[in-house]
Amino acid sequence: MVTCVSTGATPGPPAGAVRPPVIRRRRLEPDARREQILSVAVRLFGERPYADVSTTDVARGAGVARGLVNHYFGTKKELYLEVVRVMLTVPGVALERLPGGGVPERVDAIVTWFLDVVSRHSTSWLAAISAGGMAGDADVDQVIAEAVDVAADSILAAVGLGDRPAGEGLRGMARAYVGMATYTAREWLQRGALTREQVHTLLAATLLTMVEKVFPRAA
Amino acid sequence: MVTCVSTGATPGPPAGAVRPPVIRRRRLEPDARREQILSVAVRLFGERPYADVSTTDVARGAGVARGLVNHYFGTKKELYLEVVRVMLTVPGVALERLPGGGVPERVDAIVTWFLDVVSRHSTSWLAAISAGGMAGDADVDQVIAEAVDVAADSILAAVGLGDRPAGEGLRGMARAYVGMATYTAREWLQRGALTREQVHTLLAATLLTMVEKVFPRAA
DNA sequence: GCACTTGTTGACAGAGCGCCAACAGTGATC
DNA sequence: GATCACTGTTGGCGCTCTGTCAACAAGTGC
Repeated sequence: MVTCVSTGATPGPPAGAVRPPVIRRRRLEPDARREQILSVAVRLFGERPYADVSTTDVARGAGVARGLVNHYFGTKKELYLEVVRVMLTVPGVALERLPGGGVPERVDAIVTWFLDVVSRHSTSWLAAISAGGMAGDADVDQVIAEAVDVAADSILAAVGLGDRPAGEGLRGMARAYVGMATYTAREWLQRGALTREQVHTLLAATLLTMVEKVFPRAA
Repeated sequence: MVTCVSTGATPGPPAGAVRPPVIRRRRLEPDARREQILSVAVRLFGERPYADVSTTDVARGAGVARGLVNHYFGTKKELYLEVVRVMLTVPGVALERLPGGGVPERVDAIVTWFLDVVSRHSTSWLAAISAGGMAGDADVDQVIAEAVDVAADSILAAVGLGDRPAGEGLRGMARAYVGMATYTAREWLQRGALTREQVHTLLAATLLTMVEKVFPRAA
């Protein structure tokens, strides 16, 4: 049996030592403090996988006691869920105006929009979509699934299938396409195996095929 | 400062208590013991994500001291790497004979083979391919990437593009297709949003498009 | 200046992991 | 069959990390 006892060693500065610059604790509005901690967490979880980022790292980055992180976010996993939501929501700015023209033109437009958004937020978006080391966890999976749902609905809307409530088969296929789009983006942005032109060709041709030949059989 | 000291409390059975059935420790051949621990780990990591499986769980499942797990596999992560390798290799039985016929027939054959293999090992394969909670870790990612590489090469070979060494662009596109295939399989096996027929249609039509219209532009 | 609110801190207790010296099966040798 | 050496196996130590909580102190109102 192992028992842990506290020794009286006060961790303060040794007597006579040069007094360190007294960092007086500052009170912030709860929203401001929460936002500050969250931004640090977004940066760290974007750089390293989940297990390699400790709550101590986040607290130190924010210049704050570790307990405060738990005070605002509960557990480390809940903090990470917030981080993933932020990372996946920022790029989620809906494409403002649906492109006009025929199906091929609209397919081309949405692929261009997707590649623009992804390349602009590549690091954080890729870290989040690959779940930064927590894929398999039910809660994290659900947050990712919701983001994929949004993207899938955007695609269905852009190709002109979003007006009527899509059936489960149609949405499942759209989600599968989003999955391929993310994989393809990783081949481009992380691995460098594909050029943007190649990615564009692949995603546009595939989506066109799905719209014309596969989706009609999902009804 | 916190110091941990050991009390003299021997964790043995209380004096006079009913003597528990003496489980005499058994010596196994290193290979046998390693295999036994690994099989338990495969089962547990297939059921729960990485963080929810402790080395204590693995050791208990194998009826063994926890230290023995470290003795055979080093760290928990190395054990997990072995588990992922097993999960991804089992389904990797190469499709024995390349199908004949034209491109559409061969595409159909390889999609059928893929769906057969995946559905047979669905739980463990899906747990591994979604990285069971460690995606983002460099080592785990590499193991998964190798498995995806194998699958991508199999596909290129099956559609008749595997004879000459494929360029990086072609292989990147094939890997992206494998990514979509895994996503689609999850929609089918985990989420139940798609039927096998729908998955088959989607994957076959998409692959055919890629072979005929996209791959030629990757040279 | 004083009291009250509440943002903030530091320590505690528990769990999990890597490591290692000691223990004990198992087969070889006399 | 007794003894010995080899090595598979165990149990515990020290460390890190996490969640919780009582106490502290920075602002604010009176």
